Amino acid sequence: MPPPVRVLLADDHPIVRSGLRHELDQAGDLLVVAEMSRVCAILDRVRQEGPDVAVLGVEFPDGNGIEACRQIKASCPQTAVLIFTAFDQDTYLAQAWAAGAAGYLVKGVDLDVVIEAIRRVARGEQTYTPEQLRRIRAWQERVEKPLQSLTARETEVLKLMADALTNTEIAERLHVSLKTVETHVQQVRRKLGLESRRDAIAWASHIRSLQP
Amino acid sequence: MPPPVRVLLADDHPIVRSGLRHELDQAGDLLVVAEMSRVCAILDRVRQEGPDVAVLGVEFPDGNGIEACRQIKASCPQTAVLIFTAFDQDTYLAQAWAAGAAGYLVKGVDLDVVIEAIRRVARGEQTYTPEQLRRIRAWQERVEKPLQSLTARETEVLKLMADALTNTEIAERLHVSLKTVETHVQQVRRKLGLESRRDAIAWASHIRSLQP
DNA sequence: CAAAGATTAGGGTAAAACCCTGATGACAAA
DNA sequence: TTTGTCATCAGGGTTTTACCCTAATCTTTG
Repeated sequence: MPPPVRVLLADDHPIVRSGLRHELDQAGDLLVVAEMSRVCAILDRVRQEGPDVAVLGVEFPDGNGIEACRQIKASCPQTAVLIFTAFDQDTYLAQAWAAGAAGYLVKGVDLDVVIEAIRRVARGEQTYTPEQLRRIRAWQERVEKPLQSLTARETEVLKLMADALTNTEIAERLHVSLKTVETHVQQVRRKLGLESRRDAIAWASHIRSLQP
Repeated sequence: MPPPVRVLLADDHPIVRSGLRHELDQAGDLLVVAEMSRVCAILDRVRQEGPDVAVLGVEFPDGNGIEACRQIKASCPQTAVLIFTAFDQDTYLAQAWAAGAAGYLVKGVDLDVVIEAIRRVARGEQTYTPEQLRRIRAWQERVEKPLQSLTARETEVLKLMADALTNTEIAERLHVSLKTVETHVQQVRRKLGLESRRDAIAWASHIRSLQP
């Protein structure tokens, strides 16, 4: 009998941890070696336990599981990370991929899919579906590239636009003239290929990477 | 030994159903009599099984658990409904209360709280915390009352404003003149006590009851 | 029928967004 | 050093949008 796959679980919902714990127990070849409800504890425990797989949620009260994934891959690359979340959003999916996660599972999937995904990432495989890979590529093309084409100042202005500030208010906030802000706004619209300020706001508002 | 509390579970995440099933099994006095992943099946099963308690999520792919609660209370009032959701939002909390739910639990709470809440609602008690009741009253005062003061047309216009349409576009959509729309917008702002169109949009956007 | 309120609309002003051009300064390649 | 590129800044002028007022219909209800 091969040694069991050592798994770390992190989710802010006790009921999800309970479900995962029971299902992993029942699988036989999977062993839960650590369990936590907050991101701040994840990195330390990964270093302590050196699990084969870390199953992480995304939105925690005290932080973000994808950021935790990035840290894990930086300091314990031998631990595979599987993102397991309720949020089926391209932003998170693409970010998880970029952070080195071996897979991204939505909580709506069946439990045998979760179990099998843990086994696969423990073997060093990835579990992204072709559809997910397509979505990641499309996101990079449609959002990340255009976003990188913006200058620091333009991104700053776009964030303030997304907060529904007028150009006048943005100008006050940044201590520059109204005309300057108008120029930045026009540049943002041009670079993103958007017709109106309104479209720019809509574009920005579903880009979670802009929020912080 | 008293007869067990008969419980129906509905949640779109298999992992949550699994966790609840195991925890209820372990409690001893709680019996899961039905389990489902979609709202459309809830009402039929409640009628069939006549459970003591229905534990419902809120956002399902095919509908809304709070709406299901309303239907249950209309046709099987003896079944207590406990909302169990990840969304800790005043809109949902107040809607659940209005729909006759006996309690509103956020998924972040400890499992013993969930178990005890099921026992309590089975005995006919409510599980709203004083803080939750305060939030419900504040919501009614701050949102529901002002919203009810709007006419049908004004609510319609507010929805379109929240979709970031300009007054001109709203006028086209409703086949009325720009001037008419401007009047409605002004009325909305007056009734809600808001300074600007922008504030009205912000007000509307976090009112989930306006979205559909 | 009379009063109240909902829906419609127009006139006029202020503000915001949007188009163009252009100056300055930093930095890197020729 | 010079020259080209680009980020940042800014103004002139136009169009669009929002906002203020008043007021005519139409519906509903006491």
